Amino acid sequence: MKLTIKEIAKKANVSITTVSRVLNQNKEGVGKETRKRVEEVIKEYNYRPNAIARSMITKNTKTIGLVIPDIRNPFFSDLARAIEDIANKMGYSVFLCNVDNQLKVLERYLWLLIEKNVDGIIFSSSDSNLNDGVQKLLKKNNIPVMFIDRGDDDSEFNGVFIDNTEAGYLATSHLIKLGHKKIGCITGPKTIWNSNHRLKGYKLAHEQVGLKIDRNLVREGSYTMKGGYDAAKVLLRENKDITSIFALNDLMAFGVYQAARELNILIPDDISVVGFDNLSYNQILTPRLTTIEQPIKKIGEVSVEYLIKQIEQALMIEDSIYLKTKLIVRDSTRAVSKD
Amino acid sequence: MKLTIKEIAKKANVSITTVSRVLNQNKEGVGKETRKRVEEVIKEYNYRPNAIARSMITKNTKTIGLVIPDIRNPFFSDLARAIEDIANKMGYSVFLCNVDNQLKVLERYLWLLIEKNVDGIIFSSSDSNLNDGVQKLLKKNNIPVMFIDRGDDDSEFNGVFIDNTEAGYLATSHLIKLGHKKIGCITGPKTIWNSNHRLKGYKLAHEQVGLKIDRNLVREGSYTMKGGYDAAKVLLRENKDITSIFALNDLMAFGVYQAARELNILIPDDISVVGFDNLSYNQILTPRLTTIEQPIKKIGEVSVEYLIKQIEQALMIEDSIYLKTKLIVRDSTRAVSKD
DNA sequence: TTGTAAGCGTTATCAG
DNA sequence: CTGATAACGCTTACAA
Repeated sequence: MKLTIKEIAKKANVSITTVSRVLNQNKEGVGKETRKRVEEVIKEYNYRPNAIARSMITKNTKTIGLVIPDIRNPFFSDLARAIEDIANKMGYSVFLCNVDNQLKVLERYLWLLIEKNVDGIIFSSSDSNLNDGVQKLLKKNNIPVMFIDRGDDDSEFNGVFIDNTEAGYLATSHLIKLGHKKIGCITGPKTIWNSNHRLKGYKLAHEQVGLKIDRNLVREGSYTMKGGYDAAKVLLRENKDITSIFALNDLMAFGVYQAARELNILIPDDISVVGFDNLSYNQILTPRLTTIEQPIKKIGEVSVEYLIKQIEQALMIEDSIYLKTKLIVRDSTRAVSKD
Repeated sequence: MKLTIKEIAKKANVSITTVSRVLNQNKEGVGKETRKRVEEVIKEYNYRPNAIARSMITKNTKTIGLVIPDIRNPFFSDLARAIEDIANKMGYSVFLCNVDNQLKVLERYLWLLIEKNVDGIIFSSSDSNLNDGVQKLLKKNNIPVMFIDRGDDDSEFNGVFIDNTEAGYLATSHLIKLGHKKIGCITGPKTIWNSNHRLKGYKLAHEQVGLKIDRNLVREGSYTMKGGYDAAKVLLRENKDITSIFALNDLMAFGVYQAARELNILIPDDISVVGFDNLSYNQILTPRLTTIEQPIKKIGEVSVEYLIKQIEQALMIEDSIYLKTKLIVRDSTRAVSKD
C-alpha cells in the first residue's frame, strides 16, 4: 500500500542503507551518481519515510504534549498558537490536551502521552491539589517538562512564568494611587498558584500604604467570564462603598462589565476596573480596559525553546524564568471623586 | 531505561506473548492464575506498552490531525475543543496544526501528518486556491479526511458543514423585514467557500424582494476583527445612506462595533448590525449582537464520529452533512425609522 | 562508497 | 493455555 524504503531501494537498484543515507545525511557517504538516482526515485514516487519506524530506533518522536485547562480560554489559545508555531519551526508536532483542571482527565492524558512517547511536555494546569501525583509520574518516567503560567511553590520542575505577586501589586497600586480605598478583588480558584500570588500582590499594595483589607471585598471567581460576572454581582450588591474592582484575569473583567451594565453602574464613573492578561478581545470592550499585559507569545516561545534544549541536549534550566509584565492604563480606571 | 514487555515477561515468568495477551484481550486466552500474576507485575512496575511499537504492526496510530487556520480565532478554538474532547473519548489523540491559509505551511503540515502516520485528518482550511493540490495529496496517500466549516463546491471529499447560503439569506431577510434597504455586507476572503455562500444568501434575499444590490455596499473583510473594523470604516464613510451591516462572521462584527464607536455612530439607533457564528464573547458586546448561531460543538463531534467510522470501518459517508443554523435576534438590530 | 545484518518493542501466526 | 518466532520499516554498526 504505502511505499517503504525497501521498495525505493529496489527501484533505485541500491540497498536500503543507501536510501536511508540519502534520506538522512545531506553531505557525505553516498556517491554523486548514486545519490542522484536515489533522489530521483524518491521524488518520482513521492516517497516519505515512516516516522513511526524511525522513532523505534532513534528513540525520539519529535512530538511534544501541550497540557492546558481549556483551549477556549483565549489566554490559552494565544499560548497554544505561539507554542505550536515555534515547536513546528523546530521540527516538533504538538498534541493538544485539554484537561479542565480535572485530575482524572489529567492523569489519563499523561499516561497517553507517555505511551505515545512524546519527547517532552509543556504543562499548564498545575492545581496545587493535583500537582503531587503528577509530578511524581512525570519524574518517574523521566520525561522533560516545562511548566508555564501556572506553577507551584515547591515544584521540582522549572518553567517560565511571570512575577504574579509583582503584577498584582502593580495593578492594585495603580488603583490606590488614584485614591481608591475600597478595592474589590475577584480571584481565580483558590487552588491555582498564580491567582494566589496575584492576590498576595493585592494585599502587599494595601499593607504598604497602611490600608486595611476588607475580607468582604475579596471573592473567588473561577477565572471565567461567568465567574467574574457572578462575583461582581455579589461584590457590587454587598459593598455599597466599593469604588473599584481588580479582576485577576481579563475574562473575569469581562464579567464585571456585564454585571455593571445590568446594575446600571458606570465604568469608570461609578467604579474602576482593572484586569489581567491583556487579551486581544479587550479591544471590543467599552470603555477600554486597564489591565496587566502578559508576554504570552514570549512565554510560549521561551518554554518551547527550553524544553527542546532539555530534550536534545539534556540541558536543564537551573531555575524558572520570570518574564516581565506591564501595567497598561486605559479608560476603565479613574481617580476616585472626592466628595 | 524504560520498561519493555520483555522485562515484564521475565519478571512474571511467562513469555512476551502472554503479557501481550493480558495487555490486549480482556477475556480469554490466558489462564486465571497466569493472568493474575502478569497483572500484578504490570501494576507493580507501572508498565505501559509502547504505542509506537504497537503502531508498527497494527498500522494505526490512534492519532488524528486537526488542520485549521488559527486556533486564536474563537470559532476554531471552540471547534478544536469539541473535536479534541470527542476524539479523546474515542481513544484518539490530536495533532494541532495552524496553517493560516498559507499553502506552503499547509503542505508542510500535510506531509508531516502523513509521515507521522495519522489515521485521519480533520480539515478546515480549504481555500479554493489551494484545494486542488491538497486534495490530490490526500487522495494519493489514501488517508481519511473530513472537511469542516470550509468546503469546496466540487470536492471529492465529504464533510460536515452548515448551509451557508440559507444562513446568509436568513440574516439578510431579517434586516430586510425590518425595513432596511441599504444593507452593507462585510465578507471574508474571496477565496473562502463559506464566505461566498453567505454572500450568495445575502444576494438571494435581495433578489427575492426585488431589492437592487449596491456594489459599494459589499466589502471584503478577511474574517478578522481588524478586517471588520477597516471595512466598516470605509463602508460607513462612503455610504451615508447605509442603515445596516451584515458581517459574515462575529469577529468582523466586533470590528464594526469598534468602528461605529469611533465614528460616533450608534448601534442600533443609527445602524443595525448582524453577525455570524454566535461566539461566546458576544456576551460582552453592548448592545448584544444579533447573529447566526452555528452548532459548533456538534460540527466537531459529528466530524470526528464520521472520521473514525471511516477509519475503523472503512465506512465512507455518502454525502456531506449539513447542520442547522438559527438566527438569534438580540439588540443590535431594529426597524429602520421612517422619516 | 556501498551493503549485510542486527535490532527497536510490539502483535500475529502457528505450534505444542 | 502457552510460547517461539517472524514480521512491521526504519537506522546503525560493521564489513567488504
